[in-house]
Amino acid sequence: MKLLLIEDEPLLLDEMESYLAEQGYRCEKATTYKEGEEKITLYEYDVVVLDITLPGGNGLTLLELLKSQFKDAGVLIISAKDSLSDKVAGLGLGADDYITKPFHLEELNARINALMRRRSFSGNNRMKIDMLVIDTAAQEVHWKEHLISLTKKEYELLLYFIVNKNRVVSKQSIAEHLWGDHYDMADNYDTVYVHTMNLRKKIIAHSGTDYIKTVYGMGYKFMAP
Amino acid sequence: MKLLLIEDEPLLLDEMESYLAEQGYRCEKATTYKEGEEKITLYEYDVVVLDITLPGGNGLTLLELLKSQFKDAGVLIISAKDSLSDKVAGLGLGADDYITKPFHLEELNARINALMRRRSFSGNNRMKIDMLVIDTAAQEVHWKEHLISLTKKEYELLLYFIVNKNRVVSKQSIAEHLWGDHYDMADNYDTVYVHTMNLRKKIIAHSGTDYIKTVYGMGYKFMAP
DNA sequence: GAACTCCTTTAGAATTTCTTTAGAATTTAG
DNA sequence: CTAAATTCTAAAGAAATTCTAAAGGAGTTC
Repeated sequence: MKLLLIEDEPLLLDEMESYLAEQGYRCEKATTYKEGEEKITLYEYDVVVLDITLPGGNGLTLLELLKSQFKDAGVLIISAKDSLSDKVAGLGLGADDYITKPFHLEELNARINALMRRRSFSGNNRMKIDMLVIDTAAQEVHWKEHLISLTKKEYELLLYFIVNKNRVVSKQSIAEHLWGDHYDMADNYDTVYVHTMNLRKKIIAHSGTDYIKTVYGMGYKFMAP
Repeated sequence: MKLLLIEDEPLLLDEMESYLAEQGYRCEKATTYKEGEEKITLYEYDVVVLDITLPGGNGLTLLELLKSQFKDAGVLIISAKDSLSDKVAGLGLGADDYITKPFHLEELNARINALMRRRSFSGNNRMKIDMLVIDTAAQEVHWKEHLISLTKKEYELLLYFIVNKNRVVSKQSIAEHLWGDHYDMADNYDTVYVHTMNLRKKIIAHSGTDYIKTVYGMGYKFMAP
């Protein structure tokens, strides 16, 4: 469960992150319009928590950008008490819920929970890539009629590959997405290699196809037709 | 089949309506106390879904009003998780069932179905999954002709599994659903494990089938054909 | 083709998650 | 109020996953 928090007050941002981390959410942070734009464009999140007043641009523009990219992250808007019009505009632009400042972290958490739950029920929990079918409700992966049983890390990894299909994914970004920002790059990337290889071998074993291509020196690429 | 949904959050209201419409229910909506009062007085419904916290008045007063008019609509109360006293009061005033926010639309649907069934056939309210028959009126579970006697927690757990059949259910969501938000995640999930295992063993003992599959690192999944 | 970096493979250690059991605490029923 | 049933806690052992480390293979650069 991955969140993106876009909020310019660093104190509030840190509080949100640490509280939500306790609740089991992995959070990434952005403090400016530009940074938010980057992360939204490059990565996938389950829920984006979006403050409307941001340095460098309006949060609503960011929301439009997100929707124009057909990302299906849930969006929770943070708005000031007085700017009702922003809220209305936000919901009009496809935000799923809003919360007004100041708020309790418990409420933020509750709303994110609700959003997660609502989203997982909203029908579109199947992805099909070639013969591979990923059922995100059952958390199962099939190749044709064959079940490919994956561990949690392998499953997350596959989802990340598929979201970035036909794009080169670096070891570093894999590490960041599966283990969070705090993954120590200096340590080693052996773990990434190992998990990638295990996933690769499982898929090959069931499908006879190697969807994952090694891009020497760059990372990996999930090949989709 | 005609429903009246009284709920002040427009987003939730719309979601409920569209989901229930898909399930074949005709819904009317009210977002304030006043609007609810009007519709209740003027028209007849099979089931009224009633949020307790409403702008302009208390939902419980609305429930009293309904009963004083000898309308025989079934009433399903929506209450916040923390206001247990509201729930109790509501049932005392003649509500038929309650559901706590936030909830799955599927669960809402299941409860409305149960209510409908109870009202029209008075006693024929059964869910059948494979050979398992759950009688929601008697709160009994049978496998073929065999009675599986469950404790309250086990019964609630089984219902939660069945509502989410073929979906992975995390320990966290089980905990939240059976004990509410105040369940301390940091503590331990042993209780969830234990109850799940007890339920599992009882079902296996009577049916010889293990419907509950552990999805390592993710949770459990109730397997239904 | 030598030296280097990067990737693959393997196997076992460390860790996490799950199962099982049993008894304590609490709730419910008589 | 007592007895019985249920629910919770704790802890030990089992199972599965994840990480680590190391050795060999493959690709790149000079």
